[in-house]
Amino acid sequence: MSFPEGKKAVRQRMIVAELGLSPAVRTSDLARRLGVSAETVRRDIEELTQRGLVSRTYGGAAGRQLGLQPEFHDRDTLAVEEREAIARAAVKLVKAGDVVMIDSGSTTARFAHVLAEGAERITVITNSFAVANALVPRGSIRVIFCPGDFSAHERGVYGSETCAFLQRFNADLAFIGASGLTLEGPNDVETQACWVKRTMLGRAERGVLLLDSAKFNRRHLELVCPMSTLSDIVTDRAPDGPLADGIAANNLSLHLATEGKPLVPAAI
Amino acid sequence: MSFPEGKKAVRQRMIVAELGLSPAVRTSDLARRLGVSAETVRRDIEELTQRGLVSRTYGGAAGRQLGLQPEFHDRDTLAVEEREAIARAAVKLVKAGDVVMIDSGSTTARFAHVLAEGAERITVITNSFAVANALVPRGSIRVIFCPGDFSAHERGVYGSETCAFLQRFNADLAFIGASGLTLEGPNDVETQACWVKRTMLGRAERGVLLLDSAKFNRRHLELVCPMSTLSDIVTDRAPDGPLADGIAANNLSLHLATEGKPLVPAAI
DNA sequence: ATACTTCTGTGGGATGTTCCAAAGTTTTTG
DNA sequence: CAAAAACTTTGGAACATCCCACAGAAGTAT
Repeated sequence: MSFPEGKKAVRQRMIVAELGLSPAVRTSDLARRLGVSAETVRRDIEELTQRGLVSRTYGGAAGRQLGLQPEFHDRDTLAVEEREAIARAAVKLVKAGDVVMIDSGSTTARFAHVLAEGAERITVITNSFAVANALVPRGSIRVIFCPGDFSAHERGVYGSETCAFLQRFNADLAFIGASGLTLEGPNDVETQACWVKRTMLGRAERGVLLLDSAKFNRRHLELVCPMSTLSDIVTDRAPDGPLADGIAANNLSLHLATEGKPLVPAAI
Repeated sequence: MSFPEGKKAVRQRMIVAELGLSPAVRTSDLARRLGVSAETVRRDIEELTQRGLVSRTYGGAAGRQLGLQPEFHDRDTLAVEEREAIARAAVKLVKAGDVVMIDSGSTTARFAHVLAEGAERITVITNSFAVANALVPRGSIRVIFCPGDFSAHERGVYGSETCAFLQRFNADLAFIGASGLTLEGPNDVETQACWVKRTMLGRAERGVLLLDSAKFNRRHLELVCPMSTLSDIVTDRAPDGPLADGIAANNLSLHLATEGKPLVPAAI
């Protein structure tokens, strides 16, 4: 819907899905089952390997460790460093016993992964498979998963079921991602995803935006919420110009990943 | 250190250790690095595969997927062929436009994967990550995911949220798996999982049990439901003795994977 | 409609893997 | 010590996979 999906994308998704069931697949098997030539499958596997989704083997492909693999539609796999740093900074906002809502997205998934290592006795409410999977290791974390229409796009659930479910809960913190951040506020490409973000922000005491600096001043389809709805922003580099002013004007705490301390403390 | 460990054991331990680092290894590489012939490595891999520690591939071995129970997985890996056949037979029960509920489990996940290839305009309601992921590829399938407490163990959601959600829907078919099948009915080891199965069966016109013949006459912690609650069983080999009588007595349709046709058609 | 890009199937030579059986090696056992 | 058992190597035939370049197909833009 949001963008056209060619036959290639479907095929590659099937390959990844297959690897979710068995630890390794064979090129010849895939070729037969997908109705394409072995050479095409080989090219697909090669491409998926480049993106880090699978690992090429002689005769086929093997799956990567679950939770560590990037999302299917990961645009910028290059920002891993930044995201890791952002995640580590964001975890400091969570204290024992908190109830946190976590949105879907590459950055928030990374955040969840870091959270799994350090947090104690927290409850996480999420709509993202990647987030839930990342939190698996720890027994002291309770994960409540939302209902909804499953979307291949972000490997999570969306829609009115999701929002209605979220409405029933109260959280201390909501961690959301975004495709861009302008003076008006965070924005995203997907309408369904925006609604989930809005709902989470509405049910949490503090709304925390996680995004890397490459997304500053990027404008996308839909505005998630006005800047004033947020309470914190965690990023890797301080914005400048009007964006910085906008953040300051709305009394948002700005947390920099490199420092780990807010540059602009929450006012009052 | 001074343990009487044969060279073979050390070698095999090394292979498993190596797979902890990279998702797949190559027979020829291992042979060179371990200073033995390729044939020996092949035998080692074969043996480790039998024990369920690794998974043999063409040209080497791949590591096992994390998140699946080791004890369970052992038996299941041997039944890959059977499960594939069962899945293909079970898909024939679904017609265009159907609403189906799918339980979590290895067999049902495989079923979902096959379903993704063939089915048109169907709606799937599930509580399993593996099932949802397997269905991703096709755009003409709507996947509704249940809410609930996320369980790392089965990679799915369970609990009262899950069951309450399921109660709201009506389905044409419910596909469930089980750990065992006795004269009384299907049974399973996990109480939470049993409740989900029961709820699904209660909301569907037809209840279909998917399980391989190795699970015949195996008794586990909890009975899911009496035999009479089911309407179909899909398996790879016809049961015999009292179990066969019990199935016939309750007028269940028995579908055999090898044939693809029911041996005992639904009576009346 | 044409030109362009991207994707996919085909063929053949090179290379790699599997399987099998027999012979050689090491370890265990009586 | 010698026989037996377990393990490993070797060699060759059969078979799969890989890679490459090229041509046909599908889709997109001009």
